[in-house]
Amino acid sequence: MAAPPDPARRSARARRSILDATTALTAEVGYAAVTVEAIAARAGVGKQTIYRWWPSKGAVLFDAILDRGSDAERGTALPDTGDLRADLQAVLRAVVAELADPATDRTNRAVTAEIQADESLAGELVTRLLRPQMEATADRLDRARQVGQLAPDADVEVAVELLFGPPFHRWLLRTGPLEDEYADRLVAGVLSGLAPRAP
Amino acid sequence: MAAPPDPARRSARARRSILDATTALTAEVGYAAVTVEAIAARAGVGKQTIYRWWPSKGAVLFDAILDRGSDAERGTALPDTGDLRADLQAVLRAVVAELADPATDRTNRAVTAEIQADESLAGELVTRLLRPQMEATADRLDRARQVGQLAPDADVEVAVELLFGPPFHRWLLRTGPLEDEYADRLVAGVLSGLAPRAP
Amino acid sequence: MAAPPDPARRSARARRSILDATTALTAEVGYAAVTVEAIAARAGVGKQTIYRWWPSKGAVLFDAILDRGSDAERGTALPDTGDLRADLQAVLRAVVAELADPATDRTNRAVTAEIQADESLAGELVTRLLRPQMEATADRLDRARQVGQLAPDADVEVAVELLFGPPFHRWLLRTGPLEDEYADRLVAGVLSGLAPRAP
Amino acid sequence: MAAPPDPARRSARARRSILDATTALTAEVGYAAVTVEAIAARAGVGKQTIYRWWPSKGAVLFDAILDRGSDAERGTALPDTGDLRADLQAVLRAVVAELADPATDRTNRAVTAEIQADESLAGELVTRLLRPQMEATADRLDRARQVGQLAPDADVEVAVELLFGPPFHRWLLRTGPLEDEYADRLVAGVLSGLAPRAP
DNA sequence: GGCTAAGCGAGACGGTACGTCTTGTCTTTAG
DNA sequence: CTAAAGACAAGACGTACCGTCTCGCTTAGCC
Repeated sequence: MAAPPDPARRSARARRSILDATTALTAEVGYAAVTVEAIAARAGVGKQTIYRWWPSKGAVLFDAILDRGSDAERGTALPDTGDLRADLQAVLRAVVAELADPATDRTNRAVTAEIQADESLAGELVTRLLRPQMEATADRLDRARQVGQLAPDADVEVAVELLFGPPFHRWLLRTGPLEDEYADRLVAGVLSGLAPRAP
Repeated sequence: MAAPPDPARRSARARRSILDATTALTAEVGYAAVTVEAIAARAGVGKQTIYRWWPSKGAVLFDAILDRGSDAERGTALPDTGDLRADLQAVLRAVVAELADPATDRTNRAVTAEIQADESLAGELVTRLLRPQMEATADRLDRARQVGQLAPDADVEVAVELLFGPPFHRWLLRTGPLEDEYADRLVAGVLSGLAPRAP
Repeated sequence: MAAPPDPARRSARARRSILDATTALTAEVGYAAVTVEAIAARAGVGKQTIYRWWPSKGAVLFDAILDRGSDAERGTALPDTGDLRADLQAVLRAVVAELADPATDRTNRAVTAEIQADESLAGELVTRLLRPQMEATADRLDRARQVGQLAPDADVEVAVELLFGPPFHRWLLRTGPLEDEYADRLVAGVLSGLAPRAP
Repeated sequence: MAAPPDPARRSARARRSILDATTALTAEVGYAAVTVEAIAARAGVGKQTIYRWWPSKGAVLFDAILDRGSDAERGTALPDTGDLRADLQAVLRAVVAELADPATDRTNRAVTAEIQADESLAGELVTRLLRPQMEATADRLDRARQVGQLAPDADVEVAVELLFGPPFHRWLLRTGPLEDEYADRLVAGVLSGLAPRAP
């Protein structure tokens, strides 16, 4: 019954201004206070043009995030200077800096909240933005193991989560500051473990 | 002008049925679909009785969570069997089980989403529920260090986040299953670290 | 089931301050904007004290009116100076003045509106305040007929309404000014009629 | 800030069903018990559609009345059979019948009550419905005077009020029955006056 | 002169309706 | 013939009052 719109005829200008308006409004008043009407008004677009292409306000925000993150996707390959500790610190410092950035904080929190209620959004976000980064990190760790910089039986999958989980936890629950020094401590903790070294 | 209500005259019955109705409705239809009107109707209570004592729907849900968690608060002391690995596994398994429990999943996600938009709620949740658990774990690690089961320079604060961050990350982003075996791998990873052992 | 309260123990102070508060509030903000809560607050009285003695806001206003009108009730006997025209002019001028008085206008309109929706209030108002005045006027007309100042077949009942109906009509519908000159014209119109006199 | 709606885009269907629902509900349960929500529900209309075009419940009722009276407005020209008494009786009988009609009684009382609290509504009601009828009657009386059926100095303005005031007074205060015989007595009283005729 | 039953001030309660706001659809209009 | 503009049906929001219901606290008047 509902004829799906023809993507070929979609107005690029409208799409751009909708995504921009969404990002701007979210940063200004917070996601909860953003309305579809406000987005349409700011974008100079009819409401129907939004509803024609997105199923919900959350999906628009989500697209705005992905759109912004498109560049980042390309830079997913980790540096490999040969110095594992330095490379991991570089990654973690970047993660911590992204989370600490006030310019994107509200948007990041909003999209994190949003994906709790929409599993498919969660899936896409993870696939498009998070997974590449985690896999790149896993690759770097694998390479380190091959050259003997890691224990042969190191659990790489868990190691990646040990690196990314804590800053995310700290950011979401606001349990502590997010700084370079914190990133470095995490790397140190993951590399050395807690158990005492043999003498 | 706005006379604050007298807590001494608050109806315990109304409070109970509101919290119960909130929990039940959230589990049934999901937090986003819960309305204050529905809570009031389910609880057999006037809307004003909700608005008299809570500023928002989120605050009610939050109280319902805290109320449920009150018992848990008491059991914050970690087991100390002398076997550090076993004790940490017990804690992590409990955390993983709580997050994996379908009965509370929606409520937990809703409250996590809610505290992203309300810093004060976040603070209280952390103080009342999370911090005690994390500090109990830190205490257990400190004791382990004193008896030589940990490296003397182990970073206990980071270690706690290495334990709790990953399951939370996995749960929120749905990047993997939450099972006992996962808890055990985390404990193993944290204890041993990635670096190769001296022979 | 509901034990009726004991009038003997009724607080005269509370009754007085409730009626006064009602009159004052009605004059200030208009009857529609008066609430029982506001009356109670202004009177320094519990809401229940109002509901104990009156069934509704309208009944309170009504009592306030009657209370004020008690004095007027006594002066219902018309003057009888022997000059019918002058006597009727005196009555009509008083009626017109009462309706034109800005101090009581809002209250009078409110009670008139109120009795449209409550037939029993209407009955009591008419019995206590209007009927006495109309009957006194009818009596004066009867006396005039007996002394030959009126046609022997004059319809006294209708005559009374011809006198009181027009100013009331003009007041309620705001179709014209209410002044002494208007009262005199009415008396003249009623006395002479429209038909041409025999030469 | 508040953009006034564009009347050109107003839905005729919605307007009609709102007015109809208002009339029906008022007749059924009485004006005081009518709520805007009930009107919207009955009319199959969103509440906002009512608030977009009317400022209050009273204004809606008022429009419903005017809407109903629109036909009547056209028939304002009085009959002129040459027989003044008969013509006036016809008018008064119609007025009395309208007031006595149980089908419209509640609505008429409600709108009369409503205009007590809103002077502008009163003005419009008078202008649209009452004034035309009164002026038509005044015209008829003027014509009668020109042909010598009235005293040359008859006060026509007052005469009109002598005719319309009494039935309205009787209706509002419920002081007597409203029947044809009453209309005829009023006409007789107004035409002949009270004063004795010269022999 | 103490006891006790009622009225009292106060205000929380279960409700209802308010008038506003937002959603997602449908309709009109101007380019 | 498309898309902006925006009216529409629906319904949740948070507020204001309603009329009822406890609370302690006077305050009689009967023992």
